[in-house]
Amino acid sequence: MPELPEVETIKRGLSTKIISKIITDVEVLYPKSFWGKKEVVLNQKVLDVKRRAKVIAIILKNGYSLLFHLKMTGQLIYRDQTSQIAGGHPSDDWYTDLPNKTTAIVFTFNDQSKLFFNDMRKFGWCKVLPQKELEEVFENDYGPEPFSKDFNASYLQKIAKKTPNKKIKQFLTDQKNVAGIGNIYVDELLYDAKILPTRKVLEVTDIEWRGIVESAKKVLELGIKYGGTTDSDYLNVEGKKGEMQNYLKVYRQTGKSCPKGECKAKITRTVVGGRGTHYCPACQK
DNA sequence: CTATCTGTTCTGAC
DNA sequence: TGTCAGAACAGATA
Repeated sequence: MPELPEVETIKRGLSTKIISKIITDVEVLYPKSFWGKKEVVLNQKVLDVKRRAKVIAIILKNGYSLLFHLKMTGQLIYRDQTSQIAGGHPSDDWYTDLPNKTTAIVFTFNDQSKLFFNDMRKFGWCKVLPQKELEEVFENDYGPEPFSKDFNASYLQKIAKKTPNKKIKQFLTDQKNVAGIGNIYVDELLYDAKILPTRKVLEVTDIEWRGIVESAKKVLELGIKYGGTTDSDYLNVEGKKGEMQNYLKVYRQTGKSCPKGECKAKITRTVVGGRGTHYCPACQK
């Protein structure tokens, strides 16, 4: 799925579009993607849109919420009459006519605007959850948000002791350790922090943990600034691509010269924990 | 055509 | 309990 910057971009976009609207219809085109009863959310007003880690919650007036996980290829795309007319098909930013064959769920609001949940690979889901369960998921399933005070060197050092032999890349992409970091941004932040993805967490020093915290914030902030990374499937709420892929330093840059230039090394690809992993063999130790 | 890749995460085997 | 392959699925790419 999209990672934290992509999900945050969607969350911000959705907030401006659907807060205070009422859900008047829910069409489930792919039942395996929708968990729960749609009657519960019908005729409910949207009070808020929240993000935690890589999930998005639409909070409804009756206390229930719609929780989305986009996994690898999920999309949440909003359309209304104005956007349709203004957009037409002026550029390839407009994904396609909706719904399309990847559309799993269509929400309609009281002003006839629509929210499409698309998911080519069908890994993602939308769950109807009562408030209490949503709170439990938010509290129990995920570690601290990278932009919170709880995400700091001493915290990381403490939990690293539980899995001393884990590789730093796998450690940082474990959502229970830190929320929202995935395969793109972990490669980017480790390059920024000059640490090899294969380093065991036991061997990471205090100074390096501090560097990891700083680099994580820096890289994720940049991702949000550029509206996320579009490799193939990610689109924001308005159906537009992100720009962060133009600023990636190592992810999918295999064979290119290290952007720092001085080391003359080439970005190398390996596999760590079953995931494609990109790094500079000279700069990262 | 075959093999391998892909932004995620859960499960079951060892 | 830790680690790892495989699964859920649908493509694109070499």
